[in-house]
Amino acid sequence: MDNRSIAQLLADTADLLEISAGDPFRIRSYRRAAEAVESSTVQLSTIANDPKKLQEIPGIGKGMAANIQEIERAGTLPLREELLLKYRPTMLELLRLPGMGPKTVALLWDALQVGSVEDLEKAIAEGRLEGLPRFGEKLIEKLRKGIADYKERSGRFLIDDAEEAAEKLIAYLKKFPGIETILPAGSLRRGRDTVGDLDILATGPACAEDCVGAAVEYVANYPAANTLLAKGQNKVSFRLRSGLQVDVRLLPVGSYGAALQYFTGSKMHNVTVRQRALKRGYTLSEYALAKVEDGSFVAGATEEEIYAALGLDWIPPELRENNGEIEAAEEHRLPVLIEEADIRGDVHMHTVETDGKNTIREMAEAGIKRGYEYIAITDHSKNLAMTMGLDDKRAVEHIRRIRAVDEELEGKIRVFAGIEVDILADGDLDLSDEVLAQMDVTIASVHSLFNMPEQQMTERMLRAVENPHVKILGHPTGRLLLRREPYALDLGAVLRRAAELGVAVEHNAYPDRLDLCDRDLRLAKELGCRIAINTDAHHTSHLGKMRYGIEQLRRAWLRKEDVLNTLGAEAFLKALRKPTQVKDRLEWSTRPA
DNA sequence: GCCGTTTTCGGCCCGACTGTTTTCAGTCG
Repeated sequence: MDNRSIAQLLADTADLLEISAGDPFRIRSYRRAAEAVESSTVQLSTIANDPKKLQEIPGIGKGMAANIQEIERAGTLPLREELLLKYRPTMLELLRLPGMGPKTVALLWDALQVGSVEDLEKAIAEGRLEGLPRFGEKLIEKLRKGIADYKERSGRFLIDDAEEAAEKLIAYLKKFPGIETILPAGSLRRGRDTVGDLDILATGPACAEDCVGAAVEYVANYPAANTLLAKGQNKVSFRLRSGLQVDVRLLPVGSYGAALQYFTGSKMHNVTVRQRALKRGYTLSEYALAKVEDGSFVAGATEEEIYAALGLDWIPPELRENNGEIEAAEEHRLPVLIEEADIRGDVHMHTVETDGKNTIREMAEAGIKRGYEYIAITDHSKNLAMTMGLDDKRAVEHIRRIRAVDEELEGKIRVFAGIEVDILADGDLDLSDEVLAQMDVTIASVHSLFNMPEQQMTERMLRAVENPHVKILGHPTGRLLLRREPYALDLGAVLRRAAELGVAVEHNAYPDRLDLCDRDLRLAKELGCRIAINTDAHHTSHLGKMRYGIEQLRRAWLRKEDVLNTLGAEAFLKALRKPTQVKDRLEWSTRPA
């Protein structure tokens, strides 16, 4: 079993233990173990028969090593099964609703036998929650709204989960002799932040019409497939254990480009391209571009030849949304989009000093390995008590340690001293000006009171942006994909002011965050904002998660020169806002009482 | 359940906010 699945089982067990009011420290152990497994670079299944090696991983002890061995052997662990006799697996979904914690889930189960989102919805509709302890009008309304949001987003998957699934499947397909080219299509290829299902297109001699049957059988026997949904002439559909639906299509070499074009979409892009084809006397299908009059073949093996036959430059998949890309392709003015390789530094990350998992030195070495010219260490400030955030004194000591590592590395990489300072309720920062003045990179972020009314949140952000020490506004929308909607915020007003003052705006690229969606990024560019893309790494492995964020930038038509950290180290520092006093700083009109 | 250890058990990131209470439990970051 892969690490992620093992981690999931451990995390589920922790949740179930919590519902059953188990020992909080034991629960934490399961959580820690799940995190450790997930972030381990070693494939645990390869060392599962060696308890000593398992226990070398911090957070895995004797008992947890035995659990992992049992998971490898039986596919689950006894404690989880035992708990599931008492509770139901659907109760884990209930925990994902805002306002729902383990105690409430347990209460609902004990009092009303409510054990799933559907049960809860019904119970609310029937008014059965009223009278339960702690269930007042507001909580019930919060849950009602939470259920609506939940239903909207369930069934979608984070892009990196989908991609991980795609990579594994592709590795499996490659083993079949005669399958040569395999690409994911659909929203994954277009770089959408979430995907509904996975489309995989494969081609090669083994996919020729007269012999594709054997390859179809091979795909249908994919070991990770949980339920087979359909098996046709050249298409296989199945669902993975995660619930993700996968469609695999096996296509003859001559049709591959047409199929790739067709299944990549988007729908609106394809409609427009096909209309264009018709105007030119062609018809475009998933099999080929052909002449209308006699159906004779024009193009189909590659996307390039299809677009070329229609008088268009090849269009990067991220742009295929019918947003002017077809006109631009016709006039040879498609932008040269930013690429991952253009990024020369990551300037938002955490260390063991607060809630990161690695030291300054380890983060720096990971940065070197990735080929970065610079990084910035930006741990949390004191208001994030849970992370042991830094107060003034510790922040200064931390700067000293960062500078020491910077020197030790002798120019192999520059390590900038920074902070992710917390924006308090009134828009002030929770560290002193004297300390902030010593930082190379100050990122200001909101971490609390996400449910502020729009005007108040907007003023709070504006005040933070106007603080002369702030150089980057961190994760400005607070969006957590599939978990939390953005704040109520007049983003345009904040971005406009940031642009005026030279404050850069962060696009937080970590895959479950992707803080700014492509529309936000377009807005930022229009308003003249400078953008910094960061992973907000809490672990060395997170530094590698830049790509998904880059795809969002590409979807917003951004080029290299639109992004600040494509600059070299010195130029990057120089380009940051200088701490000058701000005139006509915002007067707070809705400051909270 | 893990860790560190003065090797055998005690400690394990904390504080604010919410909605319900009428002094606090539960959730969240």
